[in-house]
Amino acid sequence: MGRRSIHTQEELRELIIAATTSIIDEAGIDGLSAREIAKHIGYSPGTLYNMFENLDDLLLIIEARLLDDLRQQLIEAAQNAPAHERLPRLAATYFEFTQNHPKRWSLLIEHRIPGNHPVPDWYEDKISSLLQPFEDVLDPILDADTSPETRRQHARTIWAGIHGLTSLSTANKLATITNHSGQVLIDDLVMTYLAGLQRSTSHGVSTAPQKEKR
Amino acid sequence: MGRRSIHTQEELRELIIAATTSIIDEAGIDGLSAREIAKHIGYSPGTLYNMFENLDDLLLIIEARLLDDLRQQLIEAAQNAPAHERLPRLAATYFEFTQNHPKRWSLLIEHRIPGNHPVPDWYEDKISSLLQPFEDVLDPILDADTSPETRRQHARTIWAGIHGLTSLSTANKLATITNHSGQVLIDDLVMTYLAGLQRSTSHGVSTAPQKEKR
DNA sequence: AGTATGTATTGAACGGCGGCCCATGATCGC
DNA sequence: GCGATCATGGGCCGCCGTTCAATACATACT
Repeated sequence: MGRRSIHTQEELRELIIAATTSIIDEAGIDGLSAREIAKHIGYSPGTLYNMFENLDDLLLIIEARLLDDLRQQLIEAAQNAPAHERLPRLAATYFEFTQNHPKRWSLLIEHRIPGNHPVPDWYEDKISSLLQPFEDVLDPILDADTSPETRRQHARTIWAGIHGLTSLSTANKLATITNHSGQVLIDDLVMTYLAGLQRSTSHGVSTAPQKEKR
Repeated sequence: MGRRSIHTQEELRELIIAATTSIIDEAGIDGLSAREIAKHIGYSPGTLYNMFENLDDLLLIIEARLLDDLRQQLIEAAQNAPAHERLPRLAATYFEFTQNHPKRWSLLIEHRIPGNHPVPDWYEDKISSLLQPFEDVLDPILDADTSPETRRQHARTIWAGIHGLTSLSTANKLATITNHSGQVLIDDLVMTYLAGLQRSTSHGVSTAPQKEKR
């Protein structure tokens, strides 16, 4: 066949991305193949290679969208929560998000580009921009004289901690953590870490008297 | 060919396990195949299937050994540290261990048994026995009236948090975390969480005055 | 030493998968 | 009609896990 003009290039691109996403969500990456995608959209395998370099290219784009979605939800969650509940909400949102798209989330974590070529720059940017909401929310909690590096460090720590809980319940082989118990642990982690932060900022460099936050 | 009697069954088994381990450590699971293992040990592919059900079976055994090793190192680390430093040492040991065997560690996390059959019981036991050292070390830190469930919960939380940091630096695609900075973050996580625990145990159910640990 | 018996090992073969390419032909805008 | 463009889909090549009849060896027995 030749040109169909049923879909524009742009529509076709989106069609491919949507089909791939749904295959992954259902069957995981092991259920994915060029032929399978083609079957889903009613085109032939060759078509994929008119729109994307190769499958890894396509996967990267899907991962990027997932990261964008997550970031968006984090930002919204933080905005819609009262100040003193922002960090817990952020954590819960992160956890829920990964629970809602477990297969795609696993892809994001586990997908490696063959020949250990580095990931594109824009991808790394998206990763590290996940950190921003945590920094923003952590900011008003910390003492004013906390150094920027220390702020970032705390943000990373808590981000990584949350990430650990999510990945333990997503990776079904270590799943001693269920969806419900995950929420509890997330809360434990965040609240206790926060308590620790407030304790050390009151005991540390600053000699100011302890400020109770409530 | 027929029987060689160069290696006993047991030796052959170990040979296979060793070869597989080294292939994974070098090339990751993508570099692994029955033929590749056979080449390494100078036997034919068929031989593998005299000793193991299939490749997944073999992989599970390798994962089990990794878990055993880690558990052993955790226990030793805890024993050789002064009481008030046990938790940080535990965390650092966990982190170092995964850094020392990144590919094999990733295998452990990412390997799924096809047809989503469940993992054998002994495997789950090994996973959850990783929690034990953390519980043991956390125990003397917590208030005496902390319930057993709460203890386990805290142990899980901190375990998962540490796990998150390790997996962020092992999964090279999110690697905003280097080996060095990982150590720093691990310390941050553990120390702050601990501080938080002590704060809440002093402020919570118990009305005992704050106990400074130094 | 020779034969028989059982077994450990073989490795070719099966059936299937996969990514990716490209000569061909269909369909478009003009 | 005519060239440009887009989609095709069969085919190339390579990989994989796994099997099993055949075989070469070790052992036991005569």
